Amino acid sequence: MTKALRKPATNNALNVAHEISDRARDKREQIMQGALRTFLSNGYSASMDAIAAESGVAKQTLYSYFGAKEELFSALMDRLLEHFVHAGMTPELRSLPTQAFLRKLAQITLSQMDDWEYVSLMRLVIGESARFPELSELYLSRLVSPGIAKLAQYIRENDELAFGDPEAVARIMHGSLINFIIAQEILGGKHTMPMSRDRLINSLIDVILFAAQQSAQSR
Amino acid sequence: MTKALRKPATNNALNVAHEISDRARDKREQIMQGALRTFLSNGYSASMDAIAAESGVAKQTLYSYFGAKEELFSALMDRLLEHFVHAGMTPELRSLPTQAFLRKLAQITLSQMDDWEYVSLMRLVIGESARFPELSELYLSRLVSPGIAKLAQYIRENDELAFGDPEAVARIMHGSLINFIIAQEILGGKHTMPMSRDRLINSLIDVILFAAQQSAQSR
DNA sequence: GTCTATACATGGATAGAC
DNA sequence: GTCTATCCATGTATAGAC
Repeated sequence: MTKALRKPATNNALNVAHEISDRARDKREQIMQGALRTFLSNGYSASMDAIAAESGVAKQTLYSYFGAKEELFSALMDRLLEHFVHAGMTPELRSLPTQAFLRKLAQITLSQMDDWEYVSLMRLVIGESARFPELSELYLSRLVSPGIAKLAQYIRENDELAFGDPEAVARIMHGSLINFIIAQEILGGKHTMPMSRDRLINSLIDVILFAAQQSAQSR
Repeated sequence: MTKALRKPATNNALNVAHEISDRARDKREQIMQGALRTFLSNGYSASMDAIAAESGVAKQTLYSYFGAKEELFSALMDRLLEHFVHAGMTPELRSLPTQAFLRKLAQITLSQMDDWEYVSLMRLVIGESARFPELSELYLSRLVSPGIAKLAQYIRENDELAFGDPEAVARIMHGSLINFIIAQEILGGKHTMPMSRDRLINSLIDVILFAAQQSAQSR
């Protein structure tokens, strides 16, 4: 009914094709959202029945849009990874004083990762890394590696951060943040070994800036 | 035959019971080793058939020793976690100069983690953290938390490492090492974004020691 | 106590009506 | 294109012979 209102009059072949295409996109989207929730909740072992139920379509419909479970999964992961590729360092961020920049960057990084979808994605990527090594590779090359590279470049170009091995320092910073999320959010450390984000960030910045000062001094 | 040689003469009830108990222990051990390999390779989704085959026993035998799959899994994980509880800081280690101590500690930590069983365990713990939160909790409380606590204590008691928040600094150090293993060994970063352990360790020690000097100076 | 054979449920994937 | 009903393999768990 509402459909007739949106698209009245002409019923030529082209319009029909277009309408079908629109519908197909909607259904496809509907499936992907349901499948995403199901996979992120239950891992790759989520059943196609469960996905169909969560998506609100029949199981056969899944197979008409995606040939097999693995294809659906891959398509989803591709899209999800793409979604989390962040804007990176905006010019305004880079123009901040060093300390403010590092704090802001750490906060942004933690905020992005402290999210149900992101945390579930990490669990899935790590948990299925034996079965889907390509997924791990994609995760590293799309999300981890660029983040480290940008941070390393920032360190390299910043005179206040005169480290001998910017790449390694970037890994240390990034790694301590990622592991904080893994421990606190994925493994439940927020309950069994709680620590506020700010405490971690403060110490991380202290350590990096102090080290940078000393490093500059000792040259 | 050899059994008769080891345990000759008397065949009273007690001896028989003992012999049975010995055998049972052996079978149990045999099952656990096969199950361990299978679970670590294939995750919790490993089938009982596969475990029976790998263990070299019939499926029913699994069920006579462990009531159900989940019990077998739990028993295994308990034992494996216990196995990896390391000696910790030996007195001779603590007597080293600060820099040598930190380097040695980092090397030991990475060496312990860079091991097929340990890596597989981490993947399993993280991957199944939604299904088995108790396993995550056990992992944190037995392996992670004590390691961080000991390192924090060392920092606190060492005059050369005058940090304001030893606990947070310990997390940063520990976290960057753990995440290095996750990225390089679990996610395949050793191929796609290679970096030697020594580079990471060197930079980590540089950063910590430089920061400590500066921190002491600025008091 | 251990094996073979089997029961029962669930998984992925497909056939056929509409 | 979408649904219902079904196929077939595999999974956990158990029964019964030895």
